Amino acid sequence: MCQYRRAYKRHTGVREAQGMVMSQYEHTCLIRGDGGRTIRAILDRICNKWTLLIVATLDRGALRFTELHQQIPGISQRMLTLTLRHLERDGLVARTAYAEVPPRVEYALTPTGKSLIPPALALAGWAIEHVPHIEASRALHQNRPG
Amino acid sequence: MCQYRRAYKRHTGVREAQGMVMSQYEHTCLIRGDGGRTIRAILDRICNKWTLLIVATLDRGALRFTELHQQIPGISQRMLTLTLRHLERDGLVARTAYAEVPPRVEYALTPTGKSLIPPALALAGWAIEHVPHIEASRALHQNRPG
DNA sequence: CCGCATCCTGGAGGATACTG
DNA sequence: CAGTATCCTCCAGGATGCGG
Repeated sequence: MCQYRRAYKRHTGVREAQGMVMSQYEHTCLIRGDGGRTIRAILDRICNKWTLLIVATLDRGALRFTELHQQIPGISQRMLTLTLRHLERDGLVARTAYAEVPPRVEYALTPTGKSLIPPALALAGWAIEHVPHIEASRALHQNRPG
Repeated sequence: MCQYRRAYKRHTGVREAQGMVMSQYEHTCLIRGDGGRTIRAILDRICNKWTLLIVATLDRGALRFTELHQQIPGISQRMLTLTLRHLERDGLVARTAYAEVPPRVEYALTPTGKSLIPPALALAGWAIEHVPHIEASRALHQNRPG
């Protein structure tokens, strides 16, 4: 984050010396930087149907495959497996297989995975505050299709 | 958010009177609540390819259609129009058409739209901090496909 | 300048059945 | 228990062309 802020300020060339707080204008560069590559990189990871749900569920502690399957209503085995594989590959979830009979596999968040929780909660908070208003607006616009 | 916190605490039945800070366990209920319907509602809105980019661009001030098109590299006219219509319907963006020749149309964020910026920045910050680590992990797992 | 209509493609994700 | 394999559907989103 800091590197990006510095890079941007170098680009614009001023203001650093004045000790100004970053303006909103500068802040949104975090989103718009690289033509959106940075924000897209994270959206690509979490914007599927299940990732955030799995991460939030694992935040309570390690869980086995079946426990996850039960605690996340509506997910198919296929998508649970797939999403867990992606999360594992990205280093957000650690998979531990115990050589037992019957087999036991536990999934747990890595520190990186845990670090995703706060921004996700920020988003969830925003949703809870504003989604009702959004759906009201949406309902209105259905009535006036022009 | 507060309603949901209260609702959850009512559900679990305790702790309110003890003045305890919400635990992480309780927090993630914001994400997992409704079997993920709440978080899904917002992901459905912002997790397309362009929404956040448009919102972040408009945060600097109202812009005309063509200006947006230029400032968001890679977006097609179709997707710009579509996404703007969605944002307008959801009450995140206000569209103002001036009856001039040639036509002039300006798009600006509504207060609701502006309120999306902070959580989006939280996410962007997370991305900038962790995406390098994620991509390193991803590269590793390519080498050991097992 | 601002956009809508149309056609087309890739990939996310569901359903179902099978396996070590 | 913890997956894999296969098939299928749906739609986001790109390309292109026309219209007020």
